[in-house]
Amino acid sequence: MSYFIDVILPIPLERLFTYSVSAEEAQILQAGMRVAVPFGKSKIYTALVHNVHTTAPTVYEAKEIHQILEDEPLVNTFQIKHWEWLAEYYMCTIGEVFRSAVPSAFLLESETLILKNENTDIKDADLKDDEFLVFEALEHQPILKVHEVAAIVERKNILPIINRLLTKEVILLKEEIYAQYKPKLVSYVALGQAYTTEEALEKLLQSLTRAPKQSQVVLSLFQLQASSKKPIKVSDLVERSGSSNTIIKSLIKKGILKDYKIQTDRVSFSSDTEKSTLKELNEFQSTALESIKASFIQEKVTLLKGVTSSGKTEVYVKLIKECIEEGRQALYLLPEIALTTQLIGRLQNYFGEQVSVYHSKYSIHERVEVWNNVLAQKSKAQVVIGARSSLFLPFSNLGLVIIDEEHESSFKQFDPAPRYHARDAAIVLGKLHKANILLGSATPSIESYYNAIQGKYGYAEINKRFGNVLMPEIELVDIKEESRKRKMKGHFSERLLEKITETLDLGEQVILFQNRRGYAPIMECSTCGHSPQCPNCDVSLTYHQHRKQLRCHYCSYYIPLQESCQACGSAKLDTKGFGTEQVEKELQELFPETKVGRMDLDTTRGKYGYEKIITAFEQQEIDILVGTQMLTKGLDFRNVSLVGIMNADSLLNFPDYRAHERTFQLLTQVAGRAGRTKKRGEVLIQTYNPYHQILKQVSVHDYEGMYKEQLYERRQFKYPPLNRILKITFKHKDYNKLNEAAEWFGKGLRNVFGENVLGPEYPPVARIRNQYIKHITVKIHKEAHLGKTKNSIKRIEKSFNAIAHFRSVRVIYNVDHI
DNA sequence: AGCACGCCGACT
DNA sequence: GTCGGCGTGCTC
Repeated sequence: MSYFIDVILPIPLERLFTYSVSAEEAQILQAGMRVAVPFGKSKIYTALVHNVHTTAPTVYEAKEIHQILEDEPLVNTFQIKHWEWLAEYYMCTIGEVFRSAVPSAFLLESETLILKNENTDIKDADLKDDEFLVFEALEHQPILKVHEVAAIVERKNILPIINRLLTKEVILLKEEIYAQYKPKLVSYVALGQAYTTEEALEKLLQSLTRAPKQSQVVLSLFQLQASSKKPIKVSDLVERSGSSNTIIKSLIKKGILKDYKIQTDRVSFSSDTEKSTLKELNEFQSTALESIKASFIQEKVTLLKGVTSSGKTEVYVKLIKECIEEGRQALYLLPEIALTTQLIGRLQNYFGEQVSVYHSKYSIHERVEVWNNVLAQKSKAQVVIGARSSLFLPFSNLGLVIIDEEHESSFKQFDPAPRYHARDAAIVLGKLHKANILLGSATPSIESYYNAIQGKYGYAEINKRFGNVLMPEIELVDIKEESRKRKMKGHFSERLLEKITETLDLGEQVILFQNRRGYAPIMECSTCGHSPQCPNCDVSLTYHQHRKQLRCHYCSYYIPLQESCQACGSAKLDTKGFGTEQVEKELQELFPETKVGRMDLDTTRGKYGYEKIITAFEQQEIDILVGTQMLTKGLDFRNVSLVGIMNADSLLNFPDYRAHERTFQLLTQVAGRAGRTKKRGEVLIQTYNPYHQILKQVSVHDYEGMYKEQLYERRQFKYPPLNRILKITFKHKDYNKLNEAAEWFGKGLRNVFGENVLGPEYPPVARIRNQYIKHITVKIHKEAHLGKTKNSIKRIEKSFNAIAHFRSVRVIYNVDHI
């Protein structure tokens, strides 16, 4: 009997691939294990076993696998089911899901190594110049990597050279895969065996009188050992004795000290603080908790709508606690920007070491460790708090899924496939595990609120802020009027300046929100109107003052700041629009005595980027904090009593059916940063459009009104939640080819879906990195059979790809595009 | 996706 | 003449 396995490869191909295995291997192999397999002419990929069987393929001969990489499955059956759903729903391959679901350290590809062939005699004369260069390099370094060869011969395409060398038997090739993950080892020291008695130690110290540094080390070690029974880290000893690693090494050499290594977890939590006891819930929180539980009994996904700072987190904590007491795992999903140290710290205070964190700022090593901890169901990973990718962790016994800030559009993955919505994917995952699922938000998405109203979801709400703090008072400032009367100072209205002064005088802090980073989006010549463009993308370059550069936000192109207009030579250059950087600068001029901080993508790079700024603001080293979106989530500042929104119009004028919903959510969330303690906070919204319906609704906290109006519009124009949106993107570097291809596809779609097809049309930025872009939107009725719909689209794609001319046009599907 | 193979224009 | 561009086809 011969045995075979079907495997998932991490590439965008629809099919599974079949490899042959021996009977012994078939015994060991299980679905979810990793194997290394040869693929194509020369590559080795990491594949995942899908199933083991004995049906030989008929039309080709299955290759043998290269190696089994695991004793135990890395991925469980819940996950594979979940991945299949994702691939099907989001119209991508399971290989693409595989690729993005597991930490990259688990997906090793081979690297071709070039070795010297010792068994042949070569004469230099037989080799051409570049071949000789490689040959010579191999004399110095026995193993070369492909990119190293490329560097040696200074060429990109080195395959011909390699092939020639191979036929001349100068070199050998070897495919190697590396283990990227290495357990972290910490070095410890102890006194050598011979010196454990007091006498021996004394003698030793005497013998070291002429080596004061060394004796200091020994003394320090002795003290450390006396003060704690725990093993002593080399790093601690270095610090305590004020010496260096070299001194310790020489002591180890002499046998006075001995060293040893212990494997440690990178993702451990230093628990100095006592676990705090759970806070008592107030009456509103308790009521909400009861309704949530009641709805869980009916196995309903439940939406919790709680106004900003109403204490939703405490409710979550109660649920998590009950979940882990039942011995089940809990997943707490948050948008990336809300995963702050503040919040993580709070949860760790409640659950101590049972909390693991998982998000994009974690290194691949840390991710592997969290993965393994969840896989082994270790208690330190009972509760996982993380960004969207944490829903791919190998949970085997999930009892609770919380999706906080449920309305956040950043839960939808944009660029590489799978383009999934973490909220929806998490709901499906939760259902697979029969877990309780809770969505939380102060400003639920229209979709979720609709589901709650329809009774599809359970519903609970908290309408009072914690400690009965009043909702902030929101005031709209008409800057059209003010700028007409020339009362604006830079981008500040008189009213806003007055309020800022007042707040600072009281020793309280201010947050200013401007949803754009950089200094100014556009630099424009005031003589001829020309503004510098990116050569690779259809956008104007953005002015960044601190670096004196004009930069493109889509590709990495930049040029130094221009002194004069490139088109007409005029030196009168002006800026249009403004970003956080400019707000910061104006503030420094208006309030020279005040410390101003800025929080945006540019100032929060690096792992501890956020943390520094947040801590500085918390400790009131900063009085005014200027920032983008980032400010809106999960931050809790006690002393902020004023929030200013520099310009609400830039949000409202977004060309997208969600602009109004999003503006409402964003403004409400930012406003929620004001007055989190006793005092009532104040919010000033500057706008050219104070009579705009959405702004009015924000100012009176009228979520219901906003919802009803939006739902009406969505129904009129066939948008979610009543319809599904599928966006198809076409990309190609040839403008004409793209147009033709998109038109052809659009026609095919219109034959099936009629007027539910919009486009093809150019997006606001129609060219990025020299690729032209067009979109087609298909509106699919909620009740329509999704599988059938997708099949007809795939059929159109098939005939599209049959046209050779179109084949090079990239087609990208985005289901439930936001 | 990646990669090899094959065909065609532009330069050491 | 070779180098490197790109279209085409295939991967168990």
